[in-house]
Amino acid sequence: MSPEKPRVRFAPSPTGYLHVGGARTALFNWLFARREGGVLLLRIEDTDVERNRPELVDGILAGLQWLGIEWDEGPFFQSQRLPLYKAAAERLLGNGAAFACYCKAAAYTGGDATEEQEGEGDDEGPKATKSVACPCRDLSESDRAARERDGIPRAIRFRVPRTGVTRFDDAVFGPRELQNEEIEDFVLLRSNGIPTYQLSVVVDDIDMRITHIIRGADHLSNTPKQALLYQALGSAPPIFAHVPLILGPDRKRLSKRHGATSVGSYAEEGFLPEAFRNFLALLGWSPGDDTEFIRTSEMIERYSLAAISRTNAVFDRAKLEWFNTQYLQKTPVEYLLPYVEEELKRAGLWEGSQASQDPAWFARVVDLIRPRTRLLGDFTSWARGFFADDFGYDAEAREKFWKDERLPAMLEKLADALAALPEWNHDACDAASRGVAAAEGIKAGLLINATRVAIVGRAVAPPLFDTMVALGQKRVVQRLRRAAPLVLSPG
RNA sequence: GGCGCUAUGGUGCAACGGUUAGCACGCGGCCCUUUCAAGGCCGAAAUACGGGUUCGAUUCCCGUUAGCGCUACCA
Repeated sequence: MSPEKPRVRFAPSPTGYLHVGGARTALFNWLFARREGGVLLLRIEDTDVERNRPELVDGILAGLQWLGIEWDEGPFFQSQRLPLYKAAAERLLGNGAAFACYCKAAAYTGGDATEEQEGEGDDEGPKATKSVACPCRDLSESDRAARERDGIPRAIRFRVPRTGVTRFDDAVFGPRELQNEEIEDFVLLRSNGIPTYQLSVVVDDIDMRITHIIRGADHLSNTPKQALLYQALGSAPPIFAHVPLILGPDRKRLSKRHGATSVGSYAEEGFLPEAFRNFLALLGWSPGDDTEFIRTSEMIERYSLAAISRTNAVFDRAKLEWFNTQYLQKTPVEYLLPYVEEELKRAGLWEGSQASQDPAWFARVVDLIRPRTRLLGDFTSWARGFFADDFGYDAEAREKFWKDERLPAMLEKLADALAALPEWNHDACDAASRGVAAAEGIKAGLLINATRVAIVGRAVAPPLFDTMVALGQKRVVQRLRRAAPLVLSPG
């Protein structure tokens, strides 16, 4: 008689990509499962034939994997479990908890979805105050038989009690209750035989022995319906835990309008999964103190539903980037290498490169560059010169550091001096460069800054002499000679 | 419209009846400095409003306001 292990689930619909809100819900479920030694299962809620896009499932799974969220069971597909829901609906029909509805779908819902907002002045006419009762609720047996005989499509609706209140407990929001008269006789099984969310979610959560439902707070208002269903189906409800929503900067629910919302796009943009996960975990949850950086193991250790906040959180891109910057700098280089390698491959800079042939050099260079990176893409954008010879010269950098007319000659002289160096190291490069500047009577800074642009094409780069060492003598000399005649030329 | 939820600096979180209301991002300044970052230091910046309860409210209760959610044969 061991107490049952907690069982939780993440249940996305394949109507879009894995978005940040879903990702956070998945993360919270995962943290909870790991914390409690429970099981996380994945369920694809694809009962909406219209919007369902099966090809998106792989992307959702990939997004979870990228985040390091692994599930223990599934994925299960609701579209493959239709008979189960249908049977449940019939059962409820049989014991009177539900009734057959022959209304035309559109007619009952009060027309189409046009919801004009225009008209100034006072607000429109009255809408129903309480839930509308479906006329089919109390159809006589003979009327029902008649409609059945006429072949009128039949949906199955739940018979919501007219009086009383429905209660449930929420681990985040506390005890909730709602007057039953506020709840409409919601549809369980559509006339096409496909279940609605309310039915399938409850049937599955019962069947899969889910103990804790951790999901977005947008489901809070519908939970009473589900509580009613648990009751009608003869099952004890699980523990609910609704997590606040993630909003855009305008405090509207996060959506495509706000730019990138799929986790895949953040991966492509060059965010590290650890950074993203750290950021996400702290949106709506906190370990209780001022902890900002939190290792996953510690997250799991300190996770609790009670610590989830009740207020919607605004997704702050700047803070996400800050997290990424921090991880890019503080994480061991070895961890970064595969990501940078991937980045170089995508940019076509990997094959046959020094980076691919000399792992030690690759690690050193990545370590040299990373203090200035914010996204993985920085390794191939401004740091391109470290991995390829075909880089351009940044316009702003030229404008700022290539305007002195003595520079072309200076760079040539520096190339000569560097080429003659018997030893190639930081101090030698330093001495040679300053020597040239002194000999020519210009400030070292002038030459140093111009040289940086000449050998990597950017003003943003690691300290010059470290850069020279990394690039190697031959390359530096070549690049100086190549750049010298370009210094004063336009564009 | 109805019902519900929420309310600490611009943002994310702390403080769960008694603190000079704390931390972080962002922002401004200074330092460091061959660029740009990073880093260090300093600074501006909040308890939505109004009533209660209490010796004492950010914290508990009520109202207002605002935001969000639900109100589909979407999930």
